[in-house]
Amino acid sequence: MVRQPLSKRANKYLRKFRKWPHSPYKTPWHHNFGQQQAMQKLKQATLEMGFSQEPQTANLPHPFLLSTLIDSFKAYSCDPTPKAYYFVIKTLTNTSQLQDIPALLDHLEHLEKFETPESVLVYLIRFYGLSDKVQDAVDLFFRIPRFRCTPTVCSLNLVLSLLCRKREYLKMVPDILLKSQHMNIRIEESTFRVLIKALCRIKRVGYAIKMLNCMIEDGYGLDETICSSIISSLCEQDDLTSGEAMIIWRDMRKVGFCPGVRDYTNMIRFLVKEGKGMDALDVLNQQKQDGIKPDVVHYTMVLSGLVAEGEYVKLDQLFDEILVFGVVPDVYTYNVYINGLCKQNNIDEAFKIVASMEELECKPNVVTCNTLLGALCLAGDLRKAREVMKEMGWKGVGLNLHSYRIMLDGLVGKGEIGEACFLLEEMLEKCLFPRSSSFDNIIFQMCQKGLIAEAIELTKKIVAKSFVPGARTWEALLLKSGFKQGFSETTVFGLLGQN
DNA sequence: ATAGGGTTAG
Repeated sequence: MVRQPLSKRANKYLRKFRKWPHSPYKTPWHHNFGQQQAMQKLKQATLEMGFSQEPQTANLPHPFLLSTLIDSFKAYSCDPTPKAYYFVIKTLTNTSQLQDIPALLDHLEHLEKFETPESVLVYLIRFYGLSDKVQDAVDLFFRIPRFRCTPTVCSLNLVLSLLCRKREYLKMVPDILLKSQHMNIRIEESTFRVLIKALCRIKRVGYAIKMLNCMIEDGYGLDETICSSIISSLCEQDDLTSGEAMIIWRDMRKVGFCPGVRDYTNMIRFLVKEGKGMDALDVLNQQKQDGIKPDVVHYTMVLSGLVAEGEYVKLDQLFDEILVFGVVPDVYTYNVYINGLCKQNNIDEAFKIVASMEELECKPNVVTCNTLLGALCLAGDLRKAREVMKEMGWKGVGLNLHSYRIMLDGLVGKGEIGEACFLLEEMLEKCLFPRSSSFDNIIFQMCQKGLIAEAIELTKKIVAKSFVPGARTWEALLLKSGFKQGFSETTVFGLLGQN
């Protein structure tokens, strides 16, 4: 590992690299010296008492650190510094000695004279908020002025962001905003940013958008990161429809939002997921106009959206465009396109694409094969489907659950019960279960053919694997076995008993 | 600078 030179890593607030020396005129040097000595004493005493700065190491009860603080400073006859309080507060929080904090705060409030730095209180507010003591955090926020400290937007933003972490606290936000006005805290753009991002995080996009509009009305400049947050959460929620999302997208662009790649990706993904392939295509075209070159992923998503909408002409155009623009399609892209061809029942063309994939050294995968298998089974071409399955074997494309289910349904659909049972055995060995409707279908067909004993055997086997057959299985078994005396009670109810 | 983002299945 290459280390950076110390000077580059250095924090300029560390004494060694401090830009400005402590101002000598405020405190006489000896007073300052005394305070430093007292601080040393405090730190030393803290260590000796077994406090450690490492969190969660102290579990013994400790003497009250506040007295140590006071004693240390008394010994050098000087006043405790804010720094000393900060040190004690940090020690207490790091060692989970929270019970001592209220007394310390009371002392700080009533017996000290100095202006408490906001950062000290901010530290404690954040600590409370993050350790699920939100009410304590809020109380401390309101109490800030009593520590002779003028709260700024920093504290406000912190409290707001803490409240926004959980829905249950969200209702406190308006009250805090109102009261903060009485505390003379000026709301800033950053406050809006905190609130909007928090709303986005908890997927209240509607409110986030309203707030964005307020910001715009109040004359704040458009913040791109806020827009991006809104777009991103817009795309994750399901309260707003894709139509509403499109309107919001358009309005944002109207007021000058320039989406980035991420925004385009999110938007396209959302539209495709909502079945709006043509809208996704629109957005893709905007992206090109904005000079952001779509990559394979963008194209692949839009292609799949077009397949879903059955827009095959657009599909072909876009697939051609990919090649023209020099974007290299990958398995995902080909799979989507092949799926499109299969949906059009153009299986021959699909196989041609597979062949060209192999020429281009883009190896077909399970998804490719499953797509072909599905199309072949649907077309009733079991011969070819079997071939594809065999090929998967030698090409090292492992069959997955879906491959088996597709093939099983293909066989059952064609009434190939013997072969279906054979495949089912193979599945059960691998602990891959059929869809229950497929199993029901097999049993139903077996019963139709009078293979009742076999049907019961198979049901037993699958029930033993704690698979629950559907109603149709039981119905088929009961109806058929009812013809043979005693079968229904002894066998079928026996099966039921196993579960 | 890099990874991850995207595909099939009634």
